[in-house]
Amino acid sequence: MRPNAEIADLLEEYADLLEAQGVEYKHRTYRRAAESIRDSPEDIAALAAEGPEAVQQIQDVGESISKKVVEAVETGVFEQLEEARAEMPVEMAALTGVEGVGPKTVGDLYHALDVRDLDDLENAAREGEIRDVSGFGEKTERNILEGIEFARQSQGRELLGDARPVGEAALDFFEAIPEAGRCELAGSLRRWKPTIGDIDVLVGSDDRQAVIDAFTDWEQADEVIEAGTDKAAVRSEGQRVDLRVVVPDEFGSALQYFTGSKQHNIRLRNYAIERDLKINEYGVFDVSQVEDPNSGQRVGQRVAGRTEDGMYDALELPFIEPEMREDRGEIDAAADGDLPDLIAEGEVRGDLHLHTEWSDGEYTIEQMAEAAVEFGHDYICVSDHATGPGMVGGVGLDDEELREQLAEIRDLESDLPVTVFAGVEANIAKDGSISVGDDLLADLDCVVASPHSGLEGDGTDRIVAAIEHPSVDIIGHPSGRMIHRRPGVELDIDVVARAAAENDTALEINSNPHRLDLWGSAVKQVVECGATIAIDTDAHSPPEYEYVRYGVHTARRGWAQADDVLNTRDAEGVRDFLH
DNA sequence: GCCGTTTTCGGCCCGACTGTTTTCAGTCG
Repeated sequence: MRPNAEIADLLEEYADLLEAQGVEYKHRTYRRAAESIRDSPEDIAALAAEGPEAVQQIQDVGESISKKVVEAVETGVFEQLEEARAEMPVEMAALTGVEGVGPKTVGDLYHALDVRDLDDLENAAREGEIRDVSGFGEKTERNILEGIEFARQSQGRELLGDARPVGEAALDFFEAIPEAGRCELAGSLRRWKPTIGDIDVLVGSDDRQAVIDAFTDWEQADEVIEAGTDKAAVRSEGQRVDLRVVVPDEFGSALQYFTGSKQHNIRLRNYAIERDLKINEYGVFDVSQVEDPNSGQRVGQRVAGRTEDGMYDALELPFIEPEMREDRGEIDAAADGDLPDLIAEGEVRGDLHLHTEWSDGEYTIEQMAEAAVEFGHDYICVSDHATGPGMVGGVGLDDEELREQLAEIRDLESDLPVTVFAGVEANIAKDGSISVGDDLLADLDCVVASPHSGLEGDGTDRIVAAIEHPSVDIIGHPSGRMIHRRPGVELDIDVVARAAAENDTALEINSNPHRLDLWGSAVKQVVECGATIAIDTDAHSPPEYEYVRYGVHTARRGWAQADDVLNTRDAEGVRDFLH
């Protein structure tokens, strides 16, 4: 975890404990300070090393909190937090992770029933003790029990690949409702973040009640969490789907607002204020003639709100694609007319990383080739695993078997419906060496090299060594991360990207939803260094070709244009690139 | 506890929703 996040977590825990003890106001300050530190580009450990005054540069951090931050950086905790923990020894993060349970509830249940952790909470609910606590009832007790179960199994965020299909099913459902006007996904799902907190759907309608009513009857809704006049939430396939219904006139502003990110919207709001405009979920308002722009949500002359395009237009900005709204300079780029023309779904013409039954795939070379044609690809690269570090259970092919496979591909070539490059996915050992003989590598059309084991610590030198190998064309899943399972090796992306640019080696965006490796911010650095990206699926079966869209949108999160991506070229263009 | 002034103390984002407490507190986004 980034040191900023660790410090922010401590301050938030302290804020929760203060609030649980009924302390007013102070906890809000700690929470604001925690957010500022979490979002600050400054390294909090470096600031702390300079002393409390340096830490106070950060918004909402004053004399008192800055001292606690310095102490926390040096010792891992601060005194007042330890005292608060001693006074109320509860597992705050775990308990507040349960839906509907906040700091006050934790405090109440600790005092009344000595609830300290999730097990205590579950027991108290099962024994029917919670309903007897003042302010609680049977309904709350039941909700807590259900919340515990969900918190335990889901650990928070869902994979993009799991959330997207549910979100799209919800979208299809709303589009078929006569009372529903425009429907869009919003939030991190619309920005295609690798993990999603909950699924946000926005609908514009003049008959909001009809849309809400239809939603709570949605056949894919397993449970209705809440339902009011403007919004509702259900659980579908274990995921929370949040619906918000707005009048058609405010659809564009609501869509802009609920798409986020929060940081993008904050920057956009300030950009508006500088121009005597006010932007919020209800529209863009000209407040140049208004004495107090903060006197209400809809004060001033409304100049936009019906469409999202119009929102940006009112600020004299071109439309900014949702994937770019992460406060990584997109508003400045838009103002300067420097927005990239992002790569689009459908521009990827082939897949350069996939597996067949020769290694751990389930289908033959012919079957994968035929499925590729059906999918719309012009070419594929058969890149079965080579034996070597990380390939257990005899999955990988040795050099002799790879020679056999190469011969078979050459043999089949003329009968196959697409261009098939003969390749391999070789392993990059801890010292950066490649697990396949150099002469064989030189004979293959396309060499993908990937890390599969020893995925700890800094991997920069290891990956750079592989990039510099004369036969390596693509670095597959460069970090080796698996989302929710392991972080992968640490990489200095700038160093890796510069080496890749110098050696004409492509860096992969592995489109598998469990990987998405590289990811948006890394892709942006790679593109800025002038290196080439390859968007591959690592498919082990035909349906996995579909993953490519997750790769394309990840590339868009990294501001990549079609020219930056190797496999937007035709087969001959790819062949020219390969070593 | 921090901020921003009204410059040394008053105010702190807010609207929607739920469940329970008949008038509101806690949670969430």
